[in-house]
Amino acid sequence: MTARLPVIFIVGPTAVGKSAVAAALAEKINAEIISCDAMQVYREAGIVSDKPAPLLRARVAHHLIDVVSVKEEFSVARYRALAAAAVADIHARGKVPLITGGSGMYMMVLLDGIFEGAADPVVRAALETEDPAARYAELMRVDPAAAAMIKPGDTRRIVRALEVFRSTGVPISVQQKTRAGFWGQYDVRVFGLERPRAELYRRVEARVEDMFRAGLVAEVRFLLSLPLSSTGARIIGLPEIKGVLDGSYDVDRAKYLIKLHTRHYVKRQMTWFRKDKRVAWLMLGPQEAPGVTADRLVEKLKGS
RNA sequence: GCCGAGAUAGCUCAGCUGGUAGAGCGAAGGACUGAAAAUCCUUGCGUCCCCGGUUCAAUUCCGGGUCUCGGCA
Repeated sequence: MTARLPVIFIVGPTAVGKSAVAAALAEKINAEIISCDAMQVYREAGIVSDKPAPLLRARVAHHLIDVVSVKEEFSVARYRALAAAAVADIHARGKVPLITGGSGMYMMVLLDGIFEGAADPVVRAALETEDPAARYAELMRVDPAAAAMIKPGDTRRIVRALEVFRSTGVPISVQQKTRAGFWGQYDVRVFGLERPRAELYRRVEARVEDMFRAGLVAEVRFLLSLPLSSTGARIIGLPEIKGVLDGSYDVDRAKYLIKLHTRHYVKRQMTWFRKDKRVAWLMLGPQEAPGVTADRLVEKLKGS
């Protein structure tokens, strides 16, 4: 019986301290890091996407950071293909893939796979101009199972479900049943890092302040000058600072909004990760050094 | 000091002519299969500033008090 190859995940909310812990762990177990982040893939986005510090990236190999331009559309499917290739590559070199990040859907797609139903921009664009009520009625007619799962107000998912049905003739709820990911294929361990909510929020606010000091406004001014893709334009910080640049409000207002939207994001991240029972949680101490956390993880890895 | 306005949910405020109150924001919880740092759903008993009066009944009317804001001094 051949042992399955290892794949380790470190997930958790923004600002919990994942990057430093992952780098410390990678050095202890001969691993390379694969980013699990929907925005750090964009090469022009530096400060806004809060990428791992240059020092960390010099110490440990990081994959799936800076892989596309903000001018390009990106997607989970594309992420999954790139990540799967990176995992195979790292294994081939005898090292351990350490997947680290806070994008819940990206994690899920790696663990459990995704169904084969490519996006169809033409069908999608057509759907977006249609009447919302008629759209939902159509979904209830062609795919009642999906309609039961999707709220009438959730335009995004309704459009996607109909897009899949119209372009393939098969309901999305049927197609979604066929998928497979790393879970079962590799020896997967998933660790979640957490901190008390209040402490997490304080760290978020401090980090936003740091980002402004590091030149966030100038960077965003540059990004906004580019023909951004619809996905690249979603980074928290872009719309908020755009309001400053076009004179709608001042920098303090932008800071407030970025902090607020990041806190909301943290909350959604926690909702996502908490529901996945495969995640083994570690509560971090207020002053706990990354190396200490990494040692705790090494112990847990032995205990499997 | 005088005149005026106001004091209602963590914040900003709604509450026709009396029957113990509701929105937005925030906050908390949840969903999530090719846009996901996105998109969406759920949750509001709070001394209606205090004291007294009128009334079957007052957040709502009357009197007094306290505080806040604006104007005049």
